[in-house]
Amino acid sequence: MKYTSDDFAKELKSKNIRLSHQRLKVLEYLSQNHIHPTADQIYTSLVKEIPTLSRTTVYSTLGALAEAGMVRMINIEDHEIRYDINVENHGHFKCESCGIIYDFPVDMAHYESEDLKGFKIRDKNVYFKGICPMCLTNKN
Amino acid sequence: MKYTSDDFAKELKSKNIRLSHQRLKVLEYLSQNHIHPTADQIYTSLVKEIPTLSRTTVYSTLGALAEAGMVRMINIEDHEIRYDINVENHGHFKCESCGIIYDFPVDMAHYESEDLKGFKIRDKNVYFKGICPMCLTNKN
DNA sequence: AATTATATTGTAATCGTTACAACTTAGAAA
DNA sequence: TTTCTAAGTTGTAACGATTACAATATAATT
Repeated sequence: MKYTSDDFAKELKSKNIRLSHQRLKVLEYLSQNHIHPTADQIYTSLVKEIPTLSRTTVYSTLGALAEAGMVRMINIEDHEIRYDINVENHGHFKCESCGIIYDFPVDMAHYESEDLKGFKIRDKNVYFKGICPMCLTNKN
Repeated sequence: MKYTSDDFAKELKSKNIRLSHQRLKVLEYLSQNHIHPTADQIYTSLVKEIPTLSRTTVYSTLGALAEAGMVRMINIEDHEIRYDINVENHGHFKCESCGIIYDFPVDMAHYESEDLKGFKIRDKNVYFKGICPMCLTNKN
């Protein structure tokens, strides 16, 4: 669990990513809002505190953090990337009614396929789609 | 294995999708080119035989076929949808060097999590990213 | 405090996909 | 076979998330 700006600052330093107010705020947002937000959601929320914030900054920050392995990019729909500060292996379930993305545990190690011998695997993803219990009971 | 136009025609009929030259050609293309193509790849190839073909038709056809469960949409990158006529459960490995998408067997049943009790699952996806053996030996 | 490499900003461009209206066709009914 | 109509196709324009780029500002080192 990472909470303080100090922890983030140290982690950025160890990854050779320069410290900036914007980057800390993006990390803070992700650690406090486990909603798998889009870049735009992050921008819209942060611009209230940082009126000069630019969308481009949010995108480049997320790109840098993803490359450093501090955040994970989630591709479920083709028209939007979602971001997750939890980079441990886990699956995502996206409700097609309300759009909420739920986490669920997945043991990725079990899925090392024999057929991928010789492949260098950098990233593993599991996602399901369907309807969540809340929407099922609401008959949406 | 589905090969003949006749088979496709029957399957379309059973799914209450109206038969058209364009739809048959899209199905034919997908069954003969297991390369997980983009809509644009399909368009570019088919427009040679059907000069009047429109991109919109390719998109709407693929949308209809996906809804009917005859093709699967693959979201790995946010900027493109790829299409697969193999709707059986299997995983995809995308090589980040050459872009080729490989299939590999996956027992999706194992991914059934206790934590998803109460969720109605409609679609399961597993994809990995990395470098394929061919690109590894070519030092790309 | 000066320096310099890097980050931020705002605007414009990109590009896969979708919306829409006119035209055409598939398939059913007569 | 001919007619009819709902549905499919086409082309153009719009959309929207993301990226490119150049000017400005900032972090961190000297």
